[in-house]
Amino acid sequence: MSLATATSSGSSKRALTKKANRQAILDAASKVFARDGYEAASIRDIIRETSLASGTFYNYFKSKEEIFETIAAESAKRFQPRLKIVSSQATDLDSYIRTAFAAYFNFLVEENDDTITSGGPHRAMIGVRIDTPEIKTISDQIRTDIENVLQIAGPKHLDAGYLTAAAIGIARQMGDLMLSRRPLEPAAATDFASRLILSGINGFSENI
Amino acid sequence: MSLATATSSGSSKRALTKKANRQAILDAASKVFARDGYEAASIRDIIRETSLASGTFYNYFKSKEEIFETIAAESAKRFQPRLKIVSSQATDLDSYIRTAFAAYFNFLVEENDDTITSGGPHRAMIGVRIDTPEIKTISDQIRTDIENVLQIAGPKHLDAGYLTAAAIGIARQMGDLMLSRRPLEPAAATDFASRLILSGINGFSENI
DNA sequence: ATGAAAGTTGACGCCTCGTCATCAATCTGC
DNA sequence: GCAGATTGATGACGAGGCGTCAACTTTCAT
Repeated sequence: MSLATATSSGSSKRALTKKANRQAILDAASKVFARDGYEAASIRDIIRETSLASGTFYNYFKSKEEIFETIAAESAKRFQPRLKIVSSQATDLDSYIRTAFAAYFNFLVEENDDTITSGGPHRAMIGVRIDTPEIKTISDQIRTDIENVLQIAGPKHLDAGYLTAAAIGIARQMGDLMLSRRPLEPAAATDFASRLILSGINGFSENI
Repeated sequence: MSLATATSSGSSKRALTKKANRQAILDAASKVFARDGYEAASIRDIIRETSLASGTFYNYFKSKEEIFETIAAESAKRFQPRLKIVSSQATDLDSYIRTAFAAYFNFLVEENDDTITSGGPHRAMIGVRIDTPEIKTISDQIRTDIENVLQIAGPKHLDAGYLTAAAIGIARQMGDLMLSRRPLEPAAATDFASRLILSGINGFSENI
């Protein structure tokens, strides 16, 4: 077996079990976080959902925070390619904003509908807000995209940092609201958010 | 002593100590939350910052979550009168949006500058997001204000729920960013957010 | 002054935390 | 296909947080 294979994934019995255990712990964690909320969930609760011993958890993750961030990072990683497509295909500001919001709201619906359907009473009053490298990457990606697209098509003296923050804030808050409404209408949310932001940006070019 | 006096606040020795103890616990909690973050803080950490015994905490609050919500609710209660003033003084959409954002960003700066100045390295990666009745009240207040002001001056078919969510999302996300920049410039943030939202709303009236 | 009421205290049983010595399974070289 | 080496699972352990409660102290009302 080559060194490269050994370090990357490996297909020996040992490596297989390792991968399976890691995944079992991740699955259990997703389940428990969804059921009990981040705050109430304990590492013991998570490990109890598997057939492993408590100590084994620490072979894979060093804390509840770390496993949560891992889950969040994986979610972000699933989103990233979509944003990449948006970024590469968009020809102007309008199409970028519109498809980016669409990507996000549709992603939200897809990622959450099973949790929502099967999920319990969602008793967690205190939510979480994480800053994984992946999320930072996405945020940076959006800002860079916005900067690029603004240079081509937008008004000059416009704080790209604030604009990115505004767009992300709109997406987050409107996303929560959209998920709480029935039926789920990502298209309507996309339309609203896009028009708001696009008209908003245009307002800056009129009187500098 | 009348029944009314006894039930409301009272100025007996006992009632005084009670009030002082409650406040001491609240102060200690604010300190510990600011120093260690919500997650890392324990009830014992809080009570250790006072001269009281651990059991006493539970005479006043039933959990870490409850005392945190109490603190958040008090903060919201400090903000509410400002919003009330904004709401009563605003004559049109423009002035409402502008002064509301100004109120929020200035409030943020005032509430956070001592914490930021004296506060430690802010190690909490996972933030909190609470939904106290007071915060719900403020949110509802904003939506109602927006609905009212839209009825007078705005385009008709506009989802006030989404618009409120967008405004709050912008305020939250831009607020975080503003607090991370030096110097603190609530005025610049206010200007940016107001122009964005106002132009954004105007966009809806142009082509329904 | 005295009994009742309110409030404080800290020890208690239970639980989770992260660690670590021990053990079992797998791999490697022959 | 065996033996020694390695990897990783296990669960008991000490430390410490949780919420409770009987005992105690302070204040109140008469």
